[in-house]
Amino acid sequence: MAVTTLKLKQQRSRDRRERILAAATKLFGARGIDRTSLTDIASKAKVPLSSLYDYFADKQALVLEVPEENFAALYARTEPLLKDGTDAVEQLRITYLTNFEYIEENPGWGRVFFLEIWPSVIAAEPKIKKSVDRYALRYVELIKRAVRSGAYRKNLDPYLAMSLLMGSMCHVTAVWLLYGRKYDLVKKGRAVFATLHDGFLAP
Amino acid sequence: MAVTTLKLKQQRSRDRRERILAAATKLFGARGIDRTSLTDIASKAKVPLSSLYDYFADKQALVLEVPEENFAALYARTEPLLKDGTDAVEQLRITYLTNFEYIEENPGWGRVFFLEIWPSVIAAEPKIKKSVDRYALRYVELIKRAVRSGAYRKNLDPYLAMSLLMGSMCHVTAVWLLYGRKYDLVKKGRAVFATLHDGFLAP
DNA sequence: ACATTTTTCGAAGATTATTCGACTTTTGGT
DNA sequence: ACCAAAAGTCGAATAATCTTCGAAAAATGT
Repeated sequence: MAVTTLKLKQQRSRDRRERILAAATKLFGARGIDRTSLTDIASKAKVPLSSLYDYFADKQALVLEVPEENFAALYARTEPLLKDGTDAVEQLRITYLTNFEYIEENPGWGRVFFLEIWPSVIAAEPKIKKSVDRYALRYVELIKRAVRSGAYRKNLDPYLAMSLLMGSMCHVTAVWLLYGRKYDLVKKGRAVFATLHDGFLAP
Repeated sequence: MAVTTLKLKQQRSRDRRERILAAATKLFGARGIDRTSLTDIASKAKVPLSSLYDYFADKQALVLEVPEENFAALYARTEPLLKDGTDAVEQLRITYLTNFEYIEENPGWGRVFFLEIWPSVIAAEPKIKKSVDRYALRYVELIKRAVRSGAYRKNLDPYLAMSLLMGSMCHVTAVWLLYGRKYDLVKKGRAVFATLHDGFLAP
């Protein structure tokens, strides 16, 4: 039956769903979304093709689940590193670099997210947009705090600053992936942050 | 016959090829690559579907032609604005902002290029990579000159600086497009450049 | 006028996504 | 333990694309 009528009340069916999602995540990361067919995913997950539709509305729905999971993992990793007392700039730095670390450890996700989902038309999908906006907002808040504290200049547009941080991360990651990830991404991330930070500072 | 055996010796056939490319460019820009089928392109260009394969090896080949043309147009527009004498920073600024202007005037291209091709796995295609690398190199050269002239700090990595410029352009453009291009993109571009520039400056 | 080259396009093939509904399994009440 | 309802499964058919093939048509050169 269609996904809309399924309720996943049985453990076994929840497991199958997980298996499918795991297979999809792995294959998308390895070969890209377009070159991964549902037949591939089904066979890796060891379920018949038509069963995919018992858990996901269509291929795109499957694609959209991937970031969701990873954002949760990224938050879980970042949170404990942010101590309450620290100043906004330091928190911004930690948040930013932790993301680079996460990408370095999960290049498959990096590929799917930074090369195939964001930025791309898929990013307009409400589901993705919500995840991304929520993440971007954390940066905006930290930047605002840094401005209020006097560390960053008064006329710095927090949304613009966020764009610079996210855009640079995306570009640097894309290049790193396209060139066979030969160098230390986190180190690159530190240099990016340092340069942007200089541009943000109060005169 | 297949595209590899065709020689396009007759004017009429060159015209048809142009018509197909124009139709594809327009449709890709309006709806995105994935949601544009070859059937759509053929019918807009008023040629039978199978004729597309007389001029292009496959759908991807058609996609890859779009940036080629536009880079040429962008160069043609930028070149006359760069006077020999001007300092590197000013040339960098002009090159950067002209690109924003071009995007603002050709949002269809902006969409295809910044949301669907670069950054994306397609960017690994030799044809695209060559165009992009060539463009990126112009920035790298100008940044190197700015460092040599003492305007930018000695320890600024020109490739990193280029990544910041390109990545920010990509992100800002993506947001502009996804939010219905309601504001002045060039103005945004100026703010981006100013902030990055501050981060590049010699102490 | 004829042979050769170039170009066109209908029809068939291949791949992949998606739907449908009959069948099987599990669940919960008696 | 049995049964009816709910939940879950999957083979087979359909649909939408992309892609190939080769015979027919048009243009070109002699």
